[in-house]
Amino acid sequence: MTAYWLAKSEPETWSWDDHAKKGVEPWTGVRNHQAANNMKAMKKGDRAFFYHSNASSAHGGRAIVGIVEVTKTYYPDPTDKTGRFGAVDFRAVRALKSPVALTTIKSEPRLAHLALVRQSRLSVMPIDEKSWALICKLGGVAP
DNA sequence: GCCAACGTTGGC
DNA sequence: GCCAACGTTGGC
Repeated sequence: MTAYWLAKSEPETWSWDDHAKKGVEPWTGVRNHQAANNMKAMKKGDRAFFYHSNASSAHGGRAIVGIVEVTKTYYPDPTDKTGRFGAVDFRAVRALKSPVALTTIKSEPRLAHLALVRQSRLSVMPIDEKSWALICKLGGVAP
């Protein structure tokens, strides 16, 4: 059973283009237990949306821009000196044909329940299958 | 640049 | 163990 997720990154720090160029890259720097617990629950082959947070219009604004796949499950984050938090590895799968903006998600009643809308500070969150399919459709790609 | 939400820290 | 102060995230 594949599960679905959403992970945020500030494009000024790490953008979708950076990830697509790199291929596989560790997802480090999460310092929130709720987000870390979500990463802990990820299995190999799970999919996640790559979301640009805090993005200026130069980067296309706040939007879901791509899809990644879990290639390595939760392990201690080498960038965390306290040893409390972990990381996973993501492989870039594909870019959305058209990015799905936060404003679009907020204006879609079927997506109003997403943590992306309700809990703006959470950086890694689960996405239910129906929402995954709908966002893929809005983004112009197959689920 | 501002500020709401919310997590963390430290005094008691 | 409570809670005020403070720091950070991220939308606007």
